[in-house]
Amino acid sequence: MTQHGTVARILDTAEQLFAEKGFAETSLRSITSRAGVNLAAVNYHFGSKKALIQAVFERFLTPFCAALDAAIDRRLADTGAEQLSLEDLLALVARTAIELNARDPARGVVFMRLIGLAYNESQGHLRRYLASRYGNTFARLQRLVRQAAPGVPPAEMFWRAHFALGSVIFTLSGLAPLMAIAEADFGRRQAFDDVVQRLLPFVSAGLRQGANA
Amino acid sequence: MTQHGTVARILDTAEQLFAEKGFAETSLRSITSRAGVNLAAVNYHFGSKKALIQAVFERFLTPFCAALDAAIDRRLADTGAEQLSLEDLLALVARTAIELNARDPARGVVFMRLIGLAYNESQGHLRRYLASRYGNTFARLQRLVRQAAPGVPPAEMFWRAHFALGSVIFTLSGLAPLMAIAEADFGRRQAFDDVVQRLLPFVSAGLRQGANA
DNA sequence: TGTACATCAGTGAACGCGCGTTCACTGATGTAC
DNA sequence: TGTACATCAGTGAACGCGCGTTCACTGATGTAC
Repeated sequence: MTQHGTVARILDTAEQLFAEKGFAETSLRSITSRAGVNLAAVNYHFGSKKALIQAVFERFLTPFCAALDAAIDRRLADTGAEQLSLEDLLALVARTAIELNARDPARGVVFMRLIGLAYNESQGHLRRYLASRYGNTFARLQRLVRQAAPGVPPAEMFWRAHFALGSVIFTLSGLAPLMAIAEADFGRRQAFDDVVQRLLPFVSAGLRQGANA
Repeated sequence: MTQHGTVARILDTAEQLFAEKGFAETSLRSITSRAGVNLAAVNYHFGSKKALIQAVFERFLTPFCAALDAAIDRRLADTGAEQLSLEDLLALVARTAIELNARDPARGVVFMRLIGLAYNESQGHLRRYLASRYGNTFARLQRLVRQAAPGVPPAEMFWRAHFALGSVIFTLSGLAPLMAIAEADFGRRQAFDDVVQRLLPFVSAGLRQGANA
């Protein structure tokens, strides 16, 4: 939420509101009024609401994918191997997301919610756009995950990866209410890191059952 | 999709369209025109769009929860024990959903998608309504799951249960596109049962890691 | 240095549209006497 | 058996509203000569 130009203020506010209420339920008027910006500025700068949604994703994902690719390259060079362990991979993804948004630690969670919404989007415009724009990085990650669990057949791994994705997206995208329930039930406030520390073993246990690596 | 009265036709169509496009993106006009019913009939029979949404959930969940409670009672009586294994519980839930909709096997998946949407709903009206209406059955299930994994502390189990729920809801709620991708990548059409057969071990592995039962 | 013009970020008001909801009404069926 | 009335499912048309988008316009800054 740095306080620069109109474009950045629109993107900041849109990211926040889209994550809170979804794309269809967030009006351009609510974005521009909260951002302190003229209604017509969205169409002036972005062309349409759909293009604004894409721009929100692009602003996050372009640096993220670049940083992730670089981090994977570095790690591969460091170890001198051609593949990485499952833990390494998960840790690289998590660390990249955290380091890239060091000034705003909650942004990663906000973005997970956006990705969850994109997945559930009815028409699939956004899914197709993201697949064409960031498919390469995603395919590379998928290949490395497959290599990291050589005992598991590719088709099986495909499904397990989506099961895992489901856990992560579902949990992080609805984190606020879940934390509230947990606090009410167990009397102790959970830190974000606690949840991640529980989530990662859950996911790896599921991913690697039956694998020999 | 039985062809009885106006009320049932509205509910059938609404269930289908809500699952396809979400609540906000589905207009009453699209429901009533596809159902071959007058626009005003929705407000006449249900009072409002929000009440229609609740009615869709109620028509599915009321019989489901009753059947599930009965199935659990029966199973507890059969075994003479006070608790059930994790496999037993998951199987009871799955079998109840399948048996209750034997005439329309896809309905369980449709409904999983609706539950996924309800979870992601921004305002939380629907979540609160479902919690108050079906909270008892859900709490009982939660208690039994906790007893089925005695080595895992309650707070830990709370989180794992939601991770598992995430896998299931995310996968089943976006099943159609996932199956299409899987077919394109691996050249083989997956049956619904295949996916469930992969999903259950994934979930149990994550749920019971570290448990001594 | 001064003038004319082009570019560009931003604005205010209006546009048409699809939405959920409302309302006066119809026509069929049931009930009282 | 016949008549008056009540109930109820369903209808057609309109209501006001909030939406995304458009458009003519402003005012500041840069550029050419």
